[in-house]
Amino acid sequence: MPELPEVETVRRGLQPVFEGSRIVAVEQRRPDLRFPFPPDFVASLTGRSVVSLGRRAKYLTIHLDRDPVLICHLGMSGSFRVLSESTATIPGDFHYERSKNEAHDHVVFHLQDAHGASHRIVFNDPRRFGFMLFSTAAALNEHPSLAGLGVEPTGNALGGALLAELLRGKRAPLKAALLDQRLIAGLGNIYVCEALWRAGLSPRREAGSIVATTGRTSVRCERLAGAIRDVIAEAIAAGGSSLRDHAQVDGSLGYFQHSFSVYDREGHPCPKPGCGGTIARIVQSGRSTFYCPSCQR
DNA sequence: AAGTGAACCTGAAGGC
DNA sequence: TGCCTTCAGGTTCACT
Repeated sequence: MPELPEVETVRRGLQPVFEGSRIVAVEQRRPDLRFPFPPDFVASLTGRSVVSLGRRAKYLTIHLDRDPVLICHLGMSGSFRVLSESTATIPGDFHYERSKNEAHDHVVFHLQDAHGASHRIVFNDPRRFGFMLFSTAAALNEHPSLAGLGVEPTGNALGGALLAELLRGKRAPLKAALLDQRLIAGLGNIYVCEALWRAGLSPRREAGSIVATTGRTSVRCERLAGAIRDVIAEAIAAGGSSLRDHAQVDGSLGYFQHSFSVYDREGHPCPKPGCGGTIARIVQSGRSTFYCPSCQR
């Protein structure tokens, strides 16, 4: 499910509930997800207070009043939802979103906030590609999951010059290079397809071919860097994309999926004014790519 | 060494 | 209805 905008949406949804709350209990309902839980998972979290929630690429980081830091990844189908006692009709009865299969509720955090109100945060993940691991605060950036991640596509860090540097000499298809988390961290299948369409660049093109050979910054790199920043910022503002099931933590849906130009739109007309092309689906490194063969060169 | 494909796992959707 | 195949927002590992 989740690329950077969805994970950021989750972070913003969980933040007001987690921050300043104490973890009074943790239910860990199975020994593993994609990886085994840390052996001291429950004991290390119980009784701790949550100081802040962070995000790096598609990883959520939960910072406590002392080590460890909890690193969470949602995989393809992971989601969090918040159940607050205050929204229940009966005290002690937590409002429960029953549309999801409870068999895949793998972790439940029981929280008490600064006002004494109780909350539960439930992690659900049918495919179990997600995971939760520990790090220390001091070595967080050297944790195997986070070390080696590339630049965030948010803010102004990613510009044409940096993108050119990252892609120079790369023989892989442009699509594959943009999915490489060591170069740009947080893009996934949807937003790569959308950014390439916005930039008018073919996903099949050799990545290094958009880098100017002379010293001048490539106009294609500038255009692509801008398209990436724009699509990510717009998607975050829209609360992410909700496909099959992905929801915000209160169960509501993001709405960026309504803004897709190419993703999952095979056979539809290209939305670029005057283009007249038809969106095609091809497979690159085992994954669907959607693009317009007419205006993406 | 960079690049490609399979593996991990479950559920939804479509064809017959 | 059921059975089969294909596909899904990601990462990692094994291979060329």
